[in-house]
Amino acid sequence: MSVPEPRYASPFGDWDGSTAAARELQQVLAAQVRLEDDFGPLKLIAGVDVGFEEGGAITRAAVVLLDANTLEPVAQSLARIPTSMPYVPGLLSFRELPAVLQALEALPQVPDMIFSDGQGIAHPRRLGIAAHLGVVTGLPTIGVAKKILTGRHEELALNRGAQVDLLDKSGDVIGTVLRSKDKVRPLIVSPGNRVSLASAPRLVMDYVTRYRLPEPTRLADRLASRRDRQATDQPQLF
DNA sequence: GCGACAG
DNA sequence: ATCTTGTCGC
Repeated sequence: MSVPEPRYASPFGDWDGSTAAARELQQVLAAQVRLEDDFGPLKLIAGVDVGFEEGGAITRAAVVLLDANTLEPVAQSLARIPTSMPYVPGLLSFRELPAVLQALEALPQVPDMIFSDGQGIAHPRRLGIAAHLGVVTGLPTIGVAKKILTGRHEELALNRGAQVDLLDKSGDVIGTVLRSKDKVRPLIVSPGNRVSLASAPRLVMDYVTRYRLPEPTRLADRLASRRDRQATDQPQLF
């Protein structure tokens, strides 16, 4: 029997556990983010999200693999591990990535692109969870958040597809505020890795159907949330 | 010093 | 994120 080979690198290197070191590591990793489109035809895409159980003691990561053309789920996996860090704004990836990577490892295939709940580069140090995930996996990633962490923007039209740039204090574009449906609260979309600022919102709209969230994130959200009691611990194939 | 603050 | 039922509006 062969030993299962880890598909992805360790997310924190030799991090000592301090929040100060976490912020320094973010700056190092942010320098490795690539914002040029660098992906082939998308056949398999993935959505990831994280939820909590036992009052927060258990971190529960969900990953759903879908056929990029039919948007039908192809496989899914769930990882439950003890929560190791509290929620600290700006340090979300240190709390959630270990479980996310474990769930990704359990998948039967490697996705061509990952859509993650949370920010990509629209982050104080340009390393939201989607960007961090992109750097450690080497895969193309996009952050799809429901709220702004940092940045400002102009008013946004109410129609589906309306979008405006999200700017940091210096005026640099760090993401897109995107209305995925008429009159719903906009999504905050930003590249994680190997995707450009302009392409990210287009790719998200490619996978939006009748809901506010694009299918990859929506399905992962449903699986990670505690309302899904059918969730199995073993990876599922469809 | 004060306000903001993904999930 | 999570605790939680019904209800208002498109």
